Amino acid sequence: MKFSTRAEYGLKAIINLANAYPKQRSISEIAKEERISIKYLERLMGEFRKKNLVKSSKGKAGGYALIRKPSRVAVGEVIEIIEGPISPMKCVGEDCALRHTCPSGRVWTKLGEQIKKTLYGIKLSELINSKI
Amino acid sequence: MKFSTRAEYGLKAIINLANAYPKQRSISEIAKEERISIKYLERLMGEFRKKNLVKSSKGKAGGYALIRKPSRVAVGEVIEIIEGPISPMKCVGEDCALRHTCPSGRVWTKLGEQIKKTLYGIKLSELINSKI
DNA sequence: TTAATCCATACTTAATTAGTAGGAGTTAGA
DNA sequence: TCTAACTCCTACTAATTAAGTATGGATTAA
Repeated sequence: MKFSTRAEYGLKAIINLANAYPKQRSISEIAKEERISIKYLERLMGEFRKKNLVKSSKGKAGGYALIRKPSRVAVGEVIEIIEGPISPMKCVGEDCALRHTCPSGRVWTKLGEQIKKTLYGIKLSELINSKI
Repeated sequence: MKFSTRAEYGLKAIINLANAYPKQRSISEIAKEERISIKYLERLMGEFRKKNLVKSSKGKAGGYALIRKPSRVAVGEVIEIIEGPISPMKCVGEDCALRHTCPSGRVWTKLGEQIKKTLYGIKLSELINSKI
């Protein structure tokens, strides 16, 4: 069971922005500091922008900034933007109308809830230097 | 973030054995009931056997049985046999001597602990019909 | 006008997961 | 003692997903 490295890179980039909040930073700055390829990071930031987690300004002095205060952004949000909804198992087999009868299903449901609880319990402010 | 379907199949097979405990069942019985390919299941059971979660008897009336009581087997054990150690992120980048400084690392560490806590908190006895 | 940036999409490569194949070894029961 | 029903072993293939790259257009501060 692993999260993708996309999630890791995305989280790092967002933490980087959280440290600059409310200022903006360019992709090349973030990419350099976090050692992510510029092109790869561009795509990740595009997803964050579409989900209104960051705002961008175009043109020469452009860049990205976090929209909300770091204390108002949960790690869970960041992860779900990158990885899609958190649910640790895609039901195997055909019709999962058996879902509530299915013993292993109970495990995945419970686990999914715990993971969400954990990830939504951590705010970006806890991961940066100055707490805002 | 997903567990593999291997984990799902493996768990289903073990739950099946837990329901039969302390009796044994053949692979073909389990495979039929849980709708898993016999050959695939053979390999999964091999891993469980090597880790002393189940015992096998060879020959015509052979099969597999759970070694411990269902109430003494945690779901976490089953999962870790199939998927390896639970840790939600393989540290990205070169030298992770930065580990304790790394803000995102803190997330994965905490999350890993929670996942383990959850999965080791669920016993097979909670997933079967008669509690043994 | 130009250089630095964001933005969009298509493509390629690498890695992992899922599933299959074939056969050797074992044993209860006819 | 023969055979059918099993476990056991290892290599292989196919499918899917993740990771990373390439190309170029649109926008805008200086």
